[in-house]
Amino acid sequence: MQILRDLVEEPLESALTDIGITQDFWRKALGPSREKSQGDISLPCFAFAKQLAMNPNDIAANLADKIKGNFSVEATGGYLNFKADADWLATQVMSGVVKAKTRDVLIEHTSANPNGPFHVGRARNAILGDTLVRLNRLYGNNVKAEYYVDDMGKQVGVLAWALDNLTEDQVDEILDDSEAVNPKWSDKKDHQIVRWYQAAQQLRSTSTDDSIEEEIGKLVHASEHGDDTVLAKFEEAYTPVLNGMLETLSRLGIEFDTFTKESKFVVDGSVSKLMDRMQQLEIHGEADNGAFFLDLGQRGLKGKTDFFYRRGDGSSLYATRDIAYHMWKWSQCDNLINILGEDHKLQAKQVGMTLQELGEKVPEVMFYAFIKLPEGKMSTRKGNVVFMDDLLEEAQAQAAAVVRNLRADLSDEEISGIAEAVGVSAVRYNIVKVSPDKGFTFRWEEALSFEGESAPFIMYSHTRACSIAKKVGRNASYPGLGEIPTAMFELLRTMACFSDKLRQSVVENKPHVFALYLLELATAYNAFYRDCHVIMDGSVNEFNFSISEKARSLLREGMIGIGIIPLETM
RNA sequence: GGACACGUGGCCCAGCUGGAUAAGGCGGCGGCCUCCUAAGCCGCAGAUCGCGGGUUCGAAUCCUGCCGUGUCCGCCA
Repeated sequence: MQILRDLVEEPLESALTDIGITQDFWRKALGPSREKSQGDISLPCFAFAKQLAMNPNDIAANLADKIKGNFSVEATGGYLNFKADADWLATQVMSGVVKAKTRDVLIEHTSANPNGPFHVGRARNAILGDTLVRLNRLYGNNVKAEYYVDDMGKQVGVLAWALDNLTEDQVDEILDDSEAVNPKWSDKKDHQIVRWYQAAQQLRSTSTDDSIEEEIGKLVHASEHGDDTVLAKFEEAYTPVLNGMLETLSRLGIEFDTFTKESKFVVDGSVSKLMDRMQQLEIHGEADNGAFFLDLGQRGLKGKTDFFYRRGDGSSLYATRDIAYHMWKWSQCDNLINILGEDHKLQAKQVGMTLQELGEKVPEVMFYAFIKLPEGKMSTRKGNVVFMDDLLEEAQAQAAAVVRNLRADLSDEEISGIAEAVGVSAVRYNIVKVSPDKGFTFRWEEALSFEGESAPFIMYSHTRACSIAKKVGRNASYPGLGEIPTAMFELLRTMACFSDKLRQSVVENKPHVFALYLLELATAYNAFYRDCHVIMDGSVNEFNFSISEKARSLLREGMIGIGIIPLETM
């Protein structure tokens, strides 16, 4: 609770000076209380014991006597506990918070190869990335959400070749219906066209005909040298697929501000300029066939230390283009964040070290572990996969069943609208609430849970507040302080941490911190709702109403920040 | 084999820039709708914080060894 900390630091500092502590390290020790019942922030006094030759409890007691303010101070078990006064807290919370100063942040996320529909594994990137975008915006930053389109290289090459060379019948024959499209998505281009890609992949792995490989190789080679015609052909091949993928993301509430094509940096010459510069670096090396690399071992990289950035034929590699891309990205913003799967850790390290070697800044990277299924790794080929489109349909259907059951008064259309919002929010929240570095096993029953630690739990608290507001039928006007029962006090304490949690979440790139905080806020609101009625015997308690309204607006802002749709009724 | 993550009650998960009785949720058991939406609320049971060492006044948190899981170790993307 930063606002309390700001209040406490000065008197605390002078009290510490009084007893002979002049070093500054107490500032680090002072932190949020672990026992919330004891206080909001605490100072453990154990570290002073030796220096003062006193026991920690006496030190704390001693300090407690010297400090006064709009808070209680108590010494317990060697801790000095500060707890904000209810009245002061209410005044602070009602007066609102100051937004942080704006920075230009570019967040690159998703950037999936445009070769097939999203499955829930690929979607972890999009959901985490978009949440970070939203949280940064809520924090006050000026954010650009960027999608890097992989429009060259082998994957698109295979897709383009297949669309040019295989008929629908041939595709059907090759795939032998082993991976039939869900009829529901038969008109959706990503589901449709991915079959050409899959058929081509199968053909490549089984065919003894070298000409296919040669043709694809030629295309890839041309694209990597910036051949306009081939790049145009590629674009024609992947665009409908990408659009299908974006449609899915859009249903999840995920949109992008800019799309940047990988080929841009080959075509505009920045990649070849970059390779020239890299060649001048101290740690540059050359292989027998003329390929270039950097010896990152000289800069402390362990394991495989040669980082190849140019092939023997002079063409660039994916990572090289990525470096050029990063240099361009830095020209767009003050702060750069990438969302990457843990499989990219080495690559990101190499890119980062090279950027450093070139005198460029290194981006922040948020890595996430893969999502797997209870049956094991997700694999389209083995049919062990859950498509996001299917998950969203199922979420909507199950949510609709719940709403229908609970709200007999609603029309089918209303039910469907609520169910869509509930389903999408639940799916997002299920992923965003866990720490990104944690391995994640997708389970239907967890993704579709609408109780407990879930989006609908938060949404429900919010609709309660909305329902009260609707019933009162006018805006709240803060009447000044009123009675503050325990449940309201606890709600105020939770609300007072909104900006702390938001800041932490943004500064540390940890969406789950804020996601879990919203759960606390909703829980605190539920207790307030239970104990502090706004409408009693037909008359409105203005103080309670204004607190409820404040909580409603924080819930709403927070939900938007985390990607939960703030329904007003459900 | 090497590098990097992760390992917390039956299940999921927070805490990990060292600090108080390890916080939630699911599942289980028992309560609460003449009272602003019960997708809610209250209570009970359930934890050798993977295992062994070390540092420290103090270790889930730091160091180290081992075990388990995941990822990477392409002149692929």
